[in-house]
Amino acid sequence: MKHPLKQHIEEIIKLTDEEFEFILSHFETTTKRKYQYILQENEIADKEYWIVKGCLKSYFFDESGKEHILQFGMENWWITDYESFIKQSKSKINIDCIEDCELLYITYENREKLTKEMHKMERFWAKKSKFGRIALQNRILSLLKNSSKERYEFLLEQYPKLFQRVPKKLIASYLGVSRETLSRLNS
Amino acid sequence: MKHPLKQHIEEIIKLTDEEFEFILSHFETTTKRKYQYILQENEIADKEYWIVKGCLKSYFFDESGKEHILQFGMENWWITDYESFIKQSKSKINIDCIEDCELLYITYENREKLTKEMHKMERFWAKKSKFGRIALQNRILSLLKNSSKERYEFLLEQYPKLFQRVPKKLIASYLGVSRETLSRLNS
DNA sequence: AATAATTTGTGACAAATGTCACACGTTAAA
DNA sequence: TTTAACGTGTGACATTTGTCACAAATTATT
Repeated sequence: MKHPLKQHIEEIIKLTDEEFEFILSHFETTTKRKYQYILQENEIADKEYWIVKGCLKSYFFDESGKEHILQFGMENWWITDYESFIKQSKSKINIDCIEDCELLYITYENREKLTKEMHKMERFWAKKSKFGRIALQNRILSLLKNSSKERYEFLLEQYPKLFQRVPKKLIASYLGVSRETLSRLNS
Repeated sequence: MKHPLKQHIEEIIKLTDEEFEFILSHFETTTKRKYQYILQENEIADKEYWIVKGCLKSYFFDESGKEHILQFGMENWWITDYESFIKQSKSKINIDCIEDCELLYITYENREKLTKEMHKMERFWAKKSKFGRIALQNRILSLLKNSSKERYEFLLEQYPKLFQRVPKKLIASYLGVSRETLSRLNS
């Protein structure tokens, strides 16, 4: 059976088995329990994770101590604090596990190395960065244009699985509304 | 005197004069008057613009016909509909001039060509894409975390020039509040 | 200079959303 | 099994924000 990461990369760039083995040799495996973090505020994100199994959240706190969710992560998604990872600067966010997780990760150094060693991966990451940027642009469009009810319905439509896996108060936090408001959106 | 675009690119990657001339040969110059558009909804963004002089806005309309500003553009900034440009798909947004503008642009084809011909430019655009993504991530963080007053003050601090150049109702639209609300933020 | 269009501020009110409080059911831990 | 912690819904009320209306000031046009 094809390795799920190979399948994922091949959505963008075709690889020989040897090439994939070479790529994979730059990654490590780890498992984490529910509630364990993989990144905490003020640390430098020195790893980018690829989620084999499980569910995570990246989030931060405002001055009043309220939690805001920036991103969820599920199977076949990448997760890290992108800003901290790219700039190797202190992270403003936390990432931790909502479920027990099985993760692959690549360190910053290995990613730099792999980018230089293998032009295909430079192109892969460039494309991933472009699409990530487009996704963020669309999220901003949606935050400006759509009501919370529309954003809720859109998320439900796009990621129905998410609603069976994570508590609604986290969904509310992702959408930028209070949990009470989210709870009343159905009526 | 050094060409301002050379100066701009050299913030990321050093260039010889020959290299820069080669890059510049892939660009064209154009001027536009206030109110003229450079991209309209449903067109495909086939050019990326670099602003030599002037001020532009990229924006879209919601169902009720309200205008929302996605981005402003000023001297030394790039502007296009990034999603449409990258995917060569129909644009959801409009871009037009708030002032008379002097613009450089590169077509999609030329950018692809230049990326392949010159590895430095592949790296330049990859980096630009990364930093663009980081900026968008921070805008989302701010939309989730900060009140409209805080977002206003932050924008004022970051781009004081903007407030002398564009009407406040456009600022309001960028911030995601009504112009009346923005007007009352000072009190 | 006169006129029109645009920008901006403000009052009055409605609508949306947040906050606090509480109840109840589910899940996790002792 | 019992207890505690968590998740969820809902009422009451405060706060924020939007909408509509209008007037004054500024800018553009003839």
